[in-house]
Amino acid sequence: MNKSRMPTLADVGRVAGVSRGTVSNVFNHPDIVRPDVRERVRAAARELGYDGPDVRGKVLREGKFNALGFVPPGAYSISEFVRSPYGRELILGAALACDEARATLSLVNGTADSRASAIREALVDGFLLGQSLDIDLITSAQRRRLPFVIMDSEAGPEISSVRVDGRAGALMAIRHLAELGHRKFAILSVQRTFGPPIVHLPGENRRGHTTSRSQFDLERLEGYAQGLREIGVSIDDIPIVETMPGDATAGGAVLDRAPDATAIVTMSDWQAITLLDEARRRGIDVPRRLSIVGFDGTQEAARATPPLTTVAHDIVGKARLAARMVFENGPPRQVLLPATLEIRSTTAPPCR
Amino acid sequence: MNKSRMPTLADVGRVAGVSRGTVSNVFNHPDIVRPDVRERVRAAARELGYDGPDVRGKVLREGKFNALGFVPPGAYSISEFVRSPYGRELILGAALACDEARATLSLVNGTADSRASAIREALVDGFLLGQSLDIDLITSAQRRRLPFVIMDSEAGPEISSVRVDGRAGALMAIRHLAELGHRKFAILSVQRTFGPPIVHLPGENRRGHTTSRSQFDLERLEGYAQGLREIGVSIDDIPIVETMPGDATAGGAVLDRAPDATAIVTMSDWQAITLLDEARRRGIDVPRRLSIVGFDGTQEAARATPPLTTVAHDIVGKARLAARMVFENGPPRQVLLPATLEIRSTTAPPCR
DNA sequence: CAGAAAACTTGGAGCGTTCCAAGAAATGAC
DNA sequence: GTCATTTCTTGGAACGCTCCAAGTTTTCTG
Repeated sequence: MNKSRMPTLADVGRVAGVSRGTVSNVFNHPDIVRPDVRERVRAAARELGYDGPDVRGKVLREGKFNALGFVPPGAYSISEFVRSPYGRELILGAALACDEARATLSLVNGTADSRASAIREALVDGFLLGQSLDIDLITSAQRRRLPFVIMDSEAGPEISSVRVDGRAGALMAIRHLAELGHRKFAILSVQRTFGPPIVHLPGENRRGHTTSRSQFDLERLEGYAQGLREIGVSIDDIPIVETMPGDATAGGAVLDRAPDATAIVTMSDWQAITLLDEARRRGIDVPRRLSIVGFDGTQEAARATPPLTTVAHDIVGKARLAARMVFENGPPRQVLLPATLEIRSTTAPPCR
Repeated sequence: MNKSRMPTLADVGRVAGVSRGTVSNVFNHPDIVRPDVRERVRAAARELGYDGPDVRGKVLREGKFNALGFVPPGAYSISEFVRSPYGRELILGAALACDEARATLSLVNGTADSRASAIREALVDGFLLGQSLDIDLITSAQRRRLPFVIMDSEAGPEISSVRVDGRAGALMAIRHLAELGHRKFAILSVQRTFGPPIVHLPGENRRGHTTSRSQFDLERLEGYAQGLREIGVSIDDIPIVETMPGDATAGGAVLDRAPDATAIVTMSDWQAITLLDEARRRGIDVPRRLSIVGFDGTQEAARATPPLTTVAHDIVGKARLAARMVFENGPPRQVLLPATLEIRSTTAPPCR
C-alpha cells in the first residue's frame, strides 16, 4: 500500500517550479493563473498523484466545517434516536434545513458522560440540541462559542429555543375529553430516571411527582392539571404512572393502577400506542370503554389501529426552523409553536 | 460580542508561565503534569476563557475526524433520503455501527454535480456509498484515499461492497407466483433517467430496456427472466413499465399497460405499495384478482393493507455491516447477502 | 551531599492550507 | 525604447495543535 506521505501543495509547487500560493490558486481560482502555468501545475499534480487541497488545512485556515451537529435528546444514542419515530421526524426537519444550506448533517454520538466531550470535539459550525435535562450540554455548547438552538426546552432569554406549547396542548386534550363527558382520568407520564415505572396513587405522598421531571414534562402536566381544575378535579386525586421512554410495559402499568379510568392522557404517542396495544390485548374496547390521547402527532399516531387522537404539532417544521436559526445565527429568541388537537378514533364519550 | 481572537494554547502558556506543550498536556494527559503546575495552567485558562484545545488544530495534527460519511444513493438529497423508508433503515444500520465505534455519522449533502465536491470536502474518515450509477462518486471517494464501502452495487474485486442477492430474490418471487398458478405477468421496473414512465410492450423494440439501467436493476430483471424461462415464458413477451423512484403514478402506469396480468412483480416496496393503492382505488381485488410482490422488505411492506408479500432482506444489517467494514478498513471484499421471500397477503392463486 | 535516577518541561518541527502585500513579468502606449 | 499599466507570482504569516528528543528540575540513594 501507498504508505508514503501524501503530496502537498508545496510538493506540487516544487515539481512545477512555482510557489505554494500559485498551486493553491490553480485549484481554487484557476482563472487568475496564466494558462501555461496552470497546465504545468496540473501536470505536476497528476504526476505526483495530488488530488487537490486537503480538507484539514482548509479547515484550520478557514475555521469552518460546513456542518450542523445534531445532538439527540436525553441519553439517546444516535441509533436509538434514529429508531424512534419522533427522532426521525426531527432528523428530517434538520435535513431539510441542511439541504437548503448545502451543509452536512452530523449526528453527534456519545451517551451520558461522553456526550459533553463529543460536543467539544464535533466538527460542526453549530448545534441543534434535543431536549435534555442536562445543563452540562448547554454549557458545553456555549464553550464552543458556536451558535446553537435547543428544541423542546427553554433555557432563558439568552438561549435560542424552539418548542411546542405543551401546556396549551395538554389543556386541549383534557377539555376535549371533558366535553365528551369523561370524569375519571389517569395520566401516563414519563420518567426521567432509570428504573421500573413509578406510580403515584391518590392520597399518597405526591411530593415526588414534580422533582424528577424536566420542565418539558412539567409543562404538560400543568396543562393537564389546569384542564382538570376546570371541571373541578384535582390532579392530586388521579393516578399518575411514570414510565421510561420506550418501556413496552407502560400500557400495562397504568391499566393495572387505574382500572376504572375512562380516559388516559399521555406524554407521547409512543406511550399511547403501547397503551393501545395493551388495551387490545386485554380486550378493552378503545374508544368505547377507554379513551386514549397521545402527544406529539407523529406519523405513527395516524397509522395506529384505531388511529390515535393526539395533541399534534409540526415536528418536522420545528426541527427545520431550529436548524435554520442555527445557520442564521441571529440574536437569541424563543419560539413557541402551537399545538393542535388531532381528533381521530381513540376518543369517544364514556359508556355509563 | 466578543469579536477578539480566541485564546490559544500559547496564550495560556504565556500567562501561566509554561510552554504550549505543557498546556497541551494539562488538557490531554493531566496525570503527567505536576499538580501545582496543572492548577496554575487551569487557572490561567479560566482567566483567559480558554475552554480546551481547539478541534481544528487537533484535526490537522492527528489527521482523523472520527466520523463516518454517508453518501445517499442516486441523486437523493439527504432530506429525501431520510424521508424514504428504505433510507431510514440504512441510516439506522449505519448509526448502530457508529454507536459501536463511538463515531459521528455525517450525512453528506450535495446533489448531482456537487456530490463529488461534497465527497472531496467531507470531514470524515471513511464513506458509506449508497448505490449509484455514478462512477464519479467512486473515483471521488478513491481520491480521498479513505476507506469506503458501496452498498447495493458491485464495482469489481478492488472495491468493498455489500449487497443483496437480487437475482436469487427475484427468482424466488417468480417461482412463488408460478407455483400459485400465475402465467400472466407484468414487471414494474425502475427508471434511472429523468422523465415520464417508459413502457416496453411485447413485440416492440426492447433494446432500450437494458441500457438505462444500473447493474442493481439488471440483476433483479435477470432473476425475473430466469424464473419466467423456467415456466416457458420469455421476459420479452411481458410488459415492463419503468417509473422514477417516488413517482406516485407508477401503479396506474402499469395497470393501464398490462390490464390482463394476474401478477405484477416490482423493484421496490415503495413501487409495490403505490400499485397496491392504485389497485384499491380502481376496485381491483388484491390478491384475488391481482397478486403483487414488493422488493426489499421495508417496515412499510409489513404495515401496508393488506400486508405486502415481498422479497425481503436485512436492510439495517446490511448498512451496519457495510459501516463496520469501513471502520475496520480491511482488504476489499464483496459481500452478497441472502434474500428471503416474505409471503404475506398480496399473493394468491389467480382466479380463472 | 554528590551523583544517579526519575519526573517533568521545553521548544522546535510539522500538519496543509489560504491570504495578502509586495515584487516581477508581460503588455501596451507614445 | 522607455515608462505606465496591467496581470501574475511569490513567500511570509497565520491558523492551533501534538509529538518528541533534548534539556531541566526534583527526588532518591548510599
